[in-house]
Amino acid sequence: MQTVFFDDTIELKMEKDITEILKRSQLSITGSRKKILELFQKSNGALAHADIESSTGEQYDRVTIYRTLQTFVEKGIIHTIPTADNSVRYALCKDECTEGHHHDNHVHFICDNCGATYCLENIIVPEVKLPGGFIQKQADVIVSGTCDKC
Amino acid sequence: MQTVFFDDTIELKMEKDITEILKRSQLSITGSRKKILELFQKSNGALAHADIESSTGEQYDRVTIYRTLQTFVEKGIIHTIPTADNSVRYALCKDECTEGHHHDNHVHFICDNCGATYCLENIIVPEVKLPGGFIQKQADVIVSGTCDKC
DNA sequence: GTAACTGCAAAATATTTGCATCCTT
DNA sequence: AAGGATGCAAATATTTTGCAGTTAC
Repeated sequence: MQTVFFDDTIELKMEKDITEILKRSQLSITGSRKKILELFQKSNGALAHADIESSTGEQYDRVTIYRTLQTFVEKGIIHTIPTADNSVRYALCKDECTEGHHHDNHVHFICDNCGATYCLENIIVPEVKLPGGFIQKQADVIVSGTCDKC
Repeated sequence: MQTVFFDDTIELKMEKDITEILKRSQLSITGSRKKILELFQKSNGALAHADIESSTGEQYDRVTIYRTLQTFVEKGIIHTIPTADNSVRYALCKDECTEGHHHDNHVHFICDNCGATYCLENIIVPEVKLPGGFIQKQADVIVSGTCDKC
C-alpha cells in the first residue's frame, strides 16, 4: 500500500476525469465507481479485488466491487492482467481501448515476494506472428521475479 | 478434449520417461502421478485442474490432483501459465527447468471462445530489459483471441 | 418516476487442511 | 516397517445469483 499526496488542483482535475470516463461509458456516477476508479488512477500498478476492498476500508460491499470491476471491464475502462497465481488483477486501459477491445501492450512485472504489479510502460511488447487461423485480440507480457523494493 | 492414438512402442517409451521424471525428482511412483504426467505429455497444450479431473474420469480425488499439481510445480516438472481469467493452468517444463527455477519461454495462446491453450513453440519470446533492481525469474507472453478451430 | 445500482443473504465454486488408511520403497 | 501418498470430511476462501431497498438522472 502506498500513500500519495495531491494538491487540490490535481484532485479536482482527477475528479473531473473520473466523471468524464463514467459518462463516456454511459454509466451512472455513483460513490463506489468514483472511488474505485480513483484508486486505479492513484496506483500506477494493478489492483486485485482484495486490494480494492482493503483500500476502501470495507466501505463498499464485496459484491459491489465484483460488479463494478466487471462493469468496468465490459466498458473497456479497465482490463484484466494475466497472473500465474490465481489472483485476478486489473489495470486501467489506455484511451485506445474501446468496449470489448483492449490494446494494452505494455509489460507487467509481478513480484513473487511482495505481490506488487508494475506496469513497465516504456518497454514495448514485440509483435508476435501467429499461425494461420489464429486471431489476436490481446497480448500480455508477464515478467515475474523480485522487484526493486524486495 | 482430444483422442490420441499411440503404437505400443511409443506407449512404452512414454511410460519409461514418466517413471524417469518422477525418479529424478525423488517422488514415489504412484498411479495418480503417472496418469497426470501422462496427460501432460499427451496434450501439447496446457491443462487446468478441471481438465485433469475430467480426463481421468474422476478416478482420483480432487484433493489428490491439487496436491499432485503442487508437488509437480515445486519439483520443476510443470509450471503455471498466467491467464487473464482466474483459471490456473499448468504445462510441462522443459528439461532446463530445475527446482524453483523455470525457463519456459515460449508464447501461449489462449482462445477466448473455447478456452484451449496452445503452446506456440516456434515463436521465441524476446528479451525484456528491466529497470535496475528488478530481477527476472520467469517471462511469459500470453496472446488471447480466437483459435483456428473457432 | 423509472431504470439502474447497491447491500444483504445465500448459493455455487474453488481451494486448503486434518486425519485415518493405504501404498511405495 | 516407515515415510510418504491418498481419500474422505470439513473448514476456508472466492465468486455468483436473487431480491428488496435505495439512488441517479
